[in-house]
Amino acid sequence: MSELKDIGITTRKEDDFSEWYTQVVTKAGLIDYSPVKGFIVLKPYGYRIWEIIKESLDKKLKESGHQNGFLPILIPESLLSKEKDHFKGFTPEVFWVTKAGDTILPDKLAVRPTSETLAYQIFSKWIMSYRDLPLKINFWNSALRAEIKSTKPFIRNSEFLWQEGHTVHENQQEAEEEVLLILNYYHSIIENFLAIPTLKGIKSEREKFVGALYTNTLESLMPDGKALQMATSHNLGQNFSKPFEIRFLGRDSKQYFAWQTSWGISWRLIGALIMIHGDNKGLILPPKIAPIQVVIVPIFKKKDRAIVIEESKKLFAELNSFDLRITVDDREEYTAGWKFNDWEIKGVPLRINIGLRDINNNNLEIVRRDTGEKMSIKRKDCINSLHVYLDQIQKSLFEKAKIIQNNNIVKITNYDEMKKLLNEKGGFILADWCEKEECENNIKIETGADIRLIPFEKYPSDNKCIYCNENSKKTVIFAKAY
RNA sequence: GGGGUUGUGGUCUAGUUUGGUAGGAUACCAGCCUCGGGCGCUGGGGACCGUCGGUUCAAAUCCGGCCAACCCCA
Repeated sequence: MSELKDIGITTRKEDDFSEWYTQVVTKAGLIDYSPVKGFIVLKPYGYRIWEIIKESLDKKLKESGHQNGFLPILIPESLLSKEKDHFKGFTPEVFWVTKAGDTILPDKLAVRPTSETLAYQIFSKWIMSYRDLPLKINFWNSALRAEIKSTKPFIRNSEFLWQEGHTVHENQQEAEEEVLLILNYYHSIIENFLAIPTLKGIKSEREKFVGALYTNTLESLMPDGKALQMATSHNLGQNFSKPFEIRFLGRDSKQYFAWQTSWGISWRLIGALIMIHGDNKGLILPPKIAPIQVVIVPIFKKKDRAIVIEESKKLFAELNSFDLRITVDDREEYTAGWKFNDWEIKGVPLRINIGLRDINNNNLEIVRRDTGEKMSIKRKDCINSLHVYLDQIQKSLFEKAKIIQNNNIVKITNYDEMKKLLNEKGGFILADWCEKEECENNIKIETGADIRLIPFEKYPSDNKCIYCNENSKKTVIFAKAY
């Protein structure tokens, strides 16, 4: 097998994780590189994964009264700088448009790093009274943040696809409910569709979204021991409504500043998907997110070609009437063996092998991508078996990932031990923290790890800050992060 | 932010030390074939050697700038 060097994945996940990731992303046909640093091209197969994520979230958002809109990509500097913390946080990575043709623009324009400021300037015009609230709008777009140094497809790019939701409410409680509702949507999609276990919590002051009151987050652990932020949902309080003057006439005929939220997920989720589930043969996609859930591969000698292709197409037509994403690989130019490998790199969860042998016996061979298991089934049981196996794969991918994540959440009470663990294998480190930013900063400097989240789940506290030994009531999760 | 590696048909690469205009594999196209794990055979097409400049009679090769990708560390 090792002489098949430059066709398949040539590095093992456990030997060189970074190199493995790069190979899977390109060889599975998800992306290509663009000529501009930090920008990637999403190929149809990769884009389809994003579409499926998008469709599943979009449905939930619409069901709960959110509407989609579209905002332009350019934001005047004066607007971007209106909320001071926000501006300071984003300005180092903003792309600026300074010319229109040969004309130098008198006021430079920011290419959106995120749309709060633009959206809220507009919202202030739309909102007059409590009758205009709540306003719940979502934007499926891209955001641009200059990544000068290190980039990684899906994980760190200068432009990324995402959605940003922005809501405006009458009171704080409604904003709080919104932020949690969305966090739960994200949680459900990530665990039930992407089959990635993820932890819910809140960000520390240091790590929260600049300009927010607080930031809720979902964090997952990658196989190399680093954390990846999967989603964020911010309660903005009145921090933006004041500078942007989003005021409304209340039910008591008095003027109030509105309460706001913003939230987003990005194509980073695709990066997580690859890292968590992939193996040394390539991608493994959970059925619910797979652009192709089942591939039919006809196997034939030339003289039998017509029969086998015809049977394959008949099978395809039958199965296609069910709610399945399915395709038949009738390409003549490749051998069956070649196709097996091809679909394995692409991570298609189930493959049906059909040859003359199977046709004569009224059988089909089903192969699971995640385990490699081959099963012979009766042709008439096909649709049932497919559903059963797809279900099993979806569950088993999640369970496997869950066990790994749980094994790597480690309670630590000794700082040296923490440093050692972070250095050797990483992981989620449960430790107590006194809530002083100084300790948080020092830990970051000395270990490279920061507080990924203050988990909603309560863990037993040992009442002493891991760094300064002073009183603590909070157990938080530290990790190195992407 | 600091350091390192790399760039040659679509892909992987030889050639660079010691300058003389590029060779292979794979992929592609045509035709055969016994297509159940990246088959085999015959023939064919495809290269501004990342880019810009310098040195030279002559540059993939030497020198410099730039662009891009990858890796490690903060």
